[in-house]
Amino acid sequence: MPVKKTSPTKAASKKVVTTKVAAKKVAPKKAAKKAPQSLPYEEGKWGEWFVRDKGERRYWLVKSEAESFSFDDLLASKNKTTYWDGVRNSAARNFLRDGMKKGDLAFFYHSMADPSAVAGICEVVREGYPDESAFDKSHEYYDAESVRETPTWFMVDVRAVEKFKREVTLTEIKANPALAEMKLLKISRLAVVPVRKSEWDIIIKMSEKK
DNA sequence: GCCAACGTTGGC
DNA sequence: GCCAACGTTGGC
Repeated sequence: MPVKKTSPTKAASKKVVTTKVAAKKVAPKKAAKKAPQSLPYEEGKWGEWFVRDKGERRYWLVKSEAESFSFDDLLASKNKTTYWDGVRNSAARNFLRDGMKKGDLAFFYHSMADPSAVAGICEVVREGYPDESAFDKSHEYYDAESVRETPTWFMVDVRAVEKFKREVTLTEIKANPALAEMKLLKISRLAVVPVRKSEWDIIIKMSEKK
């Protein structure tokens, strides 16, 4: 499910909403069919990660196999922006669809790499919208279950903000007791996981340290 | 609705 | 290649 840029699906949208008006809240969809699980989420499970104060910025970590799509590839993309398609896990989907908001920041993590590590920072520039690759029969990520009226899979657009001077490896993260509760470590197989502000700050510091 | 079997991710 | 930690599926 790591993002693999193999398809000519629509390039990242460069549309920038300039209006100051708060983004429209996702309208409660009438149960036309059966939309995938959505807000509100269960307390104690993932629920807390979807709640935020007004104007609060939240933090995430998104994974990509370095071989398929690295942070350098993101930097080389048009507007340093790409769409994060191909996620086919419901928990990760929920973060993409309902959790990540414009202006949120995310670590760009190289998985299945040597070493696996956080490579840089990106920003959410477009909030969750249907993952086109799921509708495309010829696409590697095609999913017959996902239909346009009630899409199963979603993606966001992210733009590169900064490449770390120094990667922060998974080994280092594991070695830091202050990071022991990171979702990255707790649930390794999720392609998108939330990050606490305190964890974010620590990793930023680690990336600056020689 | 329960739960065992199976599939997937990703670290090691 | 192995294993842990899930999510999904399907029999009942």
